[in-house]
Amino acid sequence: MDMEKTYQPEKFENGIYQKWEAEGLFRPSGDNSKGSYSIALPPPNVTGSLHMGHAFQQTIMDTLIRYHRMQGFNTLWQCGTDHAGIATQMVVERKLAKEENLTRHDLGREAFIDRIWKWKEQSGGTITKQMRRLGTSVDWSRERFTMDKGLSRAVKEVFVRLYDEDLIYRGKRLVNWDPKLRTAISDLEVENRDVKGYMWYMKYMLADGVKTADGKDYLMIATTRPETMLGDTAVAVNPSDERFKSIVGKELILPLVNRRIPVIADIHADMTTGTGCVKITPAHDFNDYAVGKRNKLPMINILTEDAHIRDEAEVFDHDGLPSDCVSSFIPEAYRGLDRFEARDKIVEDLKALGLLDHIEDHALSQPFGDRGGVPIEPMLTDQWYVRASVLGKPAVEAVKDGRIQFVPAQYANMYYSWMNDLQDWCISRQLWWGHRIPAWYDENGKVYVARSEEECRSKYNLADDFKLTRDPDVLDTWFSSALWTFSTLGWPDNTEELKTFHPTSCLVTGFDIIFFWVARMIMMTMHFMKNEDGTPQVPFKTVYVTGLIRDEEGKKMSKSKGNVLDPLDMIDGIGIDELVGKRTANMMQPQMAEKIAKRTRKQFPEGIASHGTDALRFTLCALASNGRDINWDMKRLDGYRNFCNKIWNASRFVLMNVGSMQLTKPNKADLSLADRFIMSKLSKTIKDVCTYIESYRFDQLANTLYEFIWNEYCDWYVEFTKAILKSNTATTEQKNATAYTLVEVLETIMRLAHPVMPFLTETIWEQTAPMVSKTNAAHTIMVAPFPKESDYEIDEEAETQIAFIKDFATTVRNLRAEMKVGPSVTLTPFMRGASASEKECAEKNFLYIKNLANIEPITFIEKDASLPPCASKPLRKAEVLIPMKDLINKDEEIKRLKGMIAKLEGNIKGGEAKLSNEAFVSKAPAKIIEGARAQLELNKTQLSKVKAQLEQMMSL
RNA sequence: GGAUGCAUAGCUCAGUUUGGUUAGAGCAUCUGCCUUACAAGCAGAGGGUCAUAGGUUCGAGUCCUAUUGCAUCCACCA
Repeated sequence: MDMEKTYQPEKFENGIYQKWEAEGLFRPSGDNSKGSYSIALPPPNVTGSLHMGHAFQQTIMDTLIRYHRMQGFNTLWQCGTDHAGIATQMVVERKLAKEENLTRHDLGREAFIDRIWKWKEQSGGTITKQMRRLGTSVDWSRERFTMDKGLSRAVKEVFVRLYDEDLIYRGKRLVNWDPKLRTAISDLEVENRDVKGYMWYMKYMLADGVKTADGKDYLMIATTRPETMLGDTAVAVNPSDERFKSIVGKELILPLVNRRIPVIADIHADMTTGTGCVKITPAHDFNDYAVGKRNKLPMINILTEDAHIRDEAEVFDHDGLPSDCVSSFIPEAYRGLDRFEARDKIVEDLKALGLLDHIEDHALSQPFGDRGGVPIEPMLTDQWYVRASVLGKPAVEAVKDGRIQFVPAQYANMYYSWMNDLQDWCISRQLWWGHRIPAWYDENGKVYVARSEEECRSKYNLADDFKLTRDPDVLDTWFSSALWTFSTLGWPDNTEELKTFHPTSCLVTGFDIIFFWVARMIMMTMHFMKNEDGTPQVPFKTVYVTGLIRDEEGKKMSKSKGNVLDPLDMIDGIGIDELVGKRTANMMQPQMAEKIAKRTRKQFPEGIASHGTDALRFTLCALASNGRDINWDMKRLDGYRNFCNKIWNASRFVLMNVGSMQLTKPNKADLSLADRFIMSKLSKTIKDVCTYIESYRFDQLANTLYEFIWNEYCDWYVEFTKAILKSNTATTEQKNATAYTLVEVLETIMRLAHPVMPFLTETIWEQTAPMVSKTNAAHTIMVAPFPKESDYEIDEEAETQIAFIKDFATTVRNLRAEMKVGPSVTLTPFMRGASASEKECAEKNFLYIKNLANIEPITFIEKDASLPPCASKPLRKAEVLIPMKDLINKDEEIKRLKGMIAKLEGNIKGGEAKLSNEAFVSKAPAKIIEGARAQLELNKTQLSKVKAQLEQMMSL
């Protein structure tokens, strides 16, 4: 058996994955006897690359999938990618601008979409390659893309059905408009940023010689957006505001435009805020829009699609119909100006007219488009909407009654709070890349909705030559993602896959897309997927919500901060120059590059070492506690890479020592105490592992594996076996039993750890499984049965005895260290006052102790027997003593004993206080009192021994 | 303004649901060891008034109240 001296994952990880994939092992088994288990992978952006969040979530999903697959469930991990409308279109537009100096409009719609498809072909493989490197066992044969044929069919079907049920409608409304991308976006895609701005105070003169109650001939208006005044159609005051009661219904002259606008009374105006007078611009502000509706005000749109001032305003009545009820005039000076240029010019002109009273600094949170990164503009446009409030009701119920469970549970609150106040969802986007809306218009603008133009004509009885024009807009990306769990399984056909794998078992995703995706998936799925009894079917039974992975300082990882860690770099390693290159390439703000380079070189002077996939996955699991954000810690990764190395070397030990033996299944009688001990511990570990996976405690799972493998198997059991395998007294059968157990437990550990660490475990399993006849037809651990608690016997007696042996060895080592005696010096220990069972155990298992502590046989003496000066330490109710000879420093020993006495006395004092407390003795449960008494007694016994020891030492 | 989460060793975090003997892990630190699986290792050690103040209880890191600090989400911002 030839194994490298250190763990070198790069030598085997790739080959193993290729083998698994080639042999079709990721596909469902088709055996439904134990039920099915399925996960739909949240589809990553098709042209994206794998980041830490993906690695984290996919590790968790893969752990769940591999676990259930080994448990014998018919397991499907459905994968695919998302067309990511805005994101992808932007990438290609940027590329086009950079490389060919062209805009999408230069190319035209068809040619541009063609370019995106080409880009998808070219770069779409990046993330799927990276996923393979991570070991994700998705069923690649079922890979889907949100724009492929089947999914497009599902999208059209859903759209048409919802329209026919009046759950989708089209209407002119105020929407969040991104002037850079020139599209509407949903509320969710708006992020509010705190910015420093100004409050401008300006005077609107009263018309017809009217004066306010305090004799002024103007109203003072405060605004943060002076340029919108061009579209003002009223000024509002609060109906109960005494200051302005007399002028309600009177008119003002809108400055610069010289249009007359009314003073209206509306509760929107807050007497305590600003000046008490609010300008009302229904076409450019959400509150004003509502005020306009209430007061039947006209709406004046002054902006173009890219937020420049129009040459002539668009005027609509309060129902949004084109109207000429007020003038559409815009002063020439502002026409064609960008909205911020217009602002400056308007302020300047107002000032010149003496209408600008003053300016104040003002902190405000301003809405920005999360993709385009420019301030969004409320705009009056025609858009398509989903009546989310209707679809939302059953979706709330499903979580309330537990059909869908959030893990951790508190995310359900976040879900409710949003769901209970659902606004209609704007689903149309003025983009080119996406699912085109299946709606057609005739020349009068009448709308027809159908799956195709052909169906449209037959559905609405339209002649073949009746002119129809298709809606140019596409659907929000999240519209197609919302159908993901069922559209990928073949819906609208009632396929076998749907029957077998839907609802899916679990969704693993980040909290940041609960609203974008999770909530909408629940709404859509429950509307379209029904159980046999007609009740709505949920998309998944559990939502496991992960936190965000942040950098070591707790900052979000982002390209612009230059603190992004690529999971692949941690797997394969990367040189410092290459890392700096990656972090500083294509910066939006090139001036940051130098700073980032400097910081990166400081943090990673030698670049990043390779750690292997398994170490990365194990680290991700270990850090995955309870949905909290994770501050990434390179040190943890190093530690778990060392853990992989530990497993590797333990395996090396096993194979070197027993690899050439012909092992046979041992008789129970030939098993050693250590064998029985490790199998008992293993049984308990298996139970814990299952519990933790099923309760989504991947951190506990990792800790349990780490603790058992390193502390029990390697530190103790392997050491015990050395004593037996090298022993002259053990029989061949006994040696076989221990050798067999050594291999069998290792083989089981591999299966136990496989869901988290697929590659290392496969490698070692392939070599160990045949030795204990555990191999299978496919020769892979992937489909080996997951260990069961009942595979091994609990043996409390063995555990108790081993615990004593460990204690004894530890005590001796402790004394050895305190006496500063090197491990090569053989010690001659005494044990004073041992119980009969302790004596028997120590004598019977002396071989183990000798091997662990390097000692001569133990001399047992009576409780009160005296000895020449010794270093000593209490062990339970007895004590272990080692003759000092010249090995020990008397003063040091006295100091140590005094320390022990102080500690014991403290414990005794506490214990006595507790037990003399009447209330405690009368009210605490018997078990607790019992425990306290026993502890007190033990402390007293030990104290007396240590005191005697001190006395002897002092008398020297 | 509304809501949630967090605060435990030098660092990163478990433990709090269900209160119970001396509060754990990894990394870092200190001491001694290259002991034929592993120096990416072995053996041993030090390090915590569990954010603060009250309360409930025989007993509080754990339950309750308040305060402080940090973070996040939602809403609003003339």
